[in-house]
Amino acid sequence: MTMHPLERRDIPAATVTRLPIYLRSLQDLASRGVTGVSSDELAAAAGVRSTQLRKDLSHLGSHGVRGVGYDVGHLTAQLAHALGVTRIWPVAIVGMGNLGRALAAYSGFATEGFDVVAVLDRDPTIVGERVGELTVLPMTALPRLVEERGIAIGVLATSPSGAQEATDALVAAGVEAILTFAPVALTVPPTVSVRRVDLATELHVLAFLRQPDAGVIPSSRGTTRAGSTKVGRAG
Amino acid sequence: MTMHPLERRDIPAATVTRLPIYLRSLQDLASRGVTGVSSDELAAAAGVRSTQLRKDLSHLGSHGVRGVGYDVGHLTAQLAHALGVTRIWPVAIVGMGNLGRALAAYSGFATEGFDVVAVLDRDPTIVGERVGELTVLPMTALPRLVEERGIAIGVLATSPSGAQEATDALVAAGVEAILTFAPVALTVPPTVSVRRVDLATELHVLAFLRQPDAGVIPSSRGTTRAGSTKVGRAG
DNA sequence: GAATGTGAACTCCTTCACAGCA
DNA sequence: TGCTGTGAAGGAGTTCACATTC
Repeated sequence: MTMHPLERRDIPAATVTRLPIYLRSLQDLASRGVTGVSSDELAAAAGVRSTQLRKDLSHLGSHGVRGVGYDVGHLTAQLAHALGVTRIWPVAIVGMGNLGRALAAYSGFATEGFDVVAVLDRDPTIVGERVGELTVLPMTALPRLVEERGIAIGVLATSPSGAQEATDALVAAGVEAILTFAPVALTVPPTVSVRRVDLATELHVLAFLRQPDAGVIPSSRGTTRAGSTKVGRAG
Repeated sequence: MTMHPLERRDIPAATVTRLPIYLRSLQDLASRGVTGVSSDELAAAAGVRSTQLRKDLSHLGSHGVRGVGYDVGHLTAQLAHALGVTRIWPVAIVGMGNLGRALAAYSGFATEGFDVVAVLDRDPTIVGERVGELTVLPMTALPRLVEERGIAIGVLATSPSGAQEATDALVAAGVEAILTFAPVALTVPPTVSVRRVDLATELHVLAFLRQPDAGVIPSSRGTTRAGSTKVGRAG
């Protein structure tokens, strides 16, 4: 899965993953009537250091005023433009189990510039069911959806065993960006972008951090390493 | 949210986030009757390069046989031990909206060594409702749950505006590991670990990658950078 | 004076190249 | 010979220090 390359036009991958957070923080500020903000303030809201924020923004060009700070409206527009959220992106969700239904109902997508325009499942007993305002479609509907609705992003909420099949269907239909929740490696052509959200892995990492004594691993060589004991946190 | 420190006992943070994937791949192999595996094969199954896999495993000690490969059973045990999944971790989910309910029903947690033993919500009209085999509890039940059920991990599926309040309640009750789906920065004591899953951010990144021309950012200086055009993919 | 923008140092991670062993 | 384990090299990302500009 590897946090593979992801760069475009000189914006580092790590920066790209933070831009949405800045954008959201700015929108939040704007909704509270704030019109100007310093890198210190915005960084605090986003949960990063101000030098990180400034370095990130520097990849988009210079949009602040020295001695003053950033104009909330202007910076918002710049970030939205950089991320390509000046338009609404139609999204299809494949797999209408518990997770798929929750995602279909998740209001967060709508407010962030994404519109779930279709939900699909390969199971004929589920096809035709109502999910919110949508009707579950069969997988055969994909090519047409891509063509007519301009779907460019597919969300995969299938079982692990069905993930590759669903991926192949998405790719065959012309979808080139996939967000998957299935904890398996997907094989895709190099032109297709995949991002994976792995819930169990996140819990595993937390469990690892909470382990009091995980430290001592029985090594065939009998070595025991002490190790730094920093513990993760998030601002 | 910064991929903040996370190391313990000399296992790099980046490695820790991959160990669960290896573990799952191994379990999958075992279920198919495979007893031995090479780093090439396991790496392919996990979607990483074999040198990466071997370097990662080297942090746990030497458990392979040169010229042969790894014993699936033995390596599985080592990984499970390193990650601390030799026990079942009780988990509480806070926030019983769509997402919270889906997570409560998500079978993935159970198969990975986690057990959702309680679901909570601050809304009195939801408290008492049935969610699967559980009854929604009020937030006041938290301290007791931590004490009696040994809950060490909390999952936050609240609205963004309710996230900090829920976090404070979890922390006050003694929970020191939080997985949050709310797209806001959380303030926690340094002893508390937080991991965030941000669905909208993942879509934003995909949208960014799919943008044909995002490149040209109107800069006040009029500079335009060409930029490398590598595109992310995941194996 | 105050806060941005950025080269340089530093730290962390990945990949390479190959030594070491069955 | 085949595959693991690892030092060294190479990249990427973060932090520092400070020049720059309003």
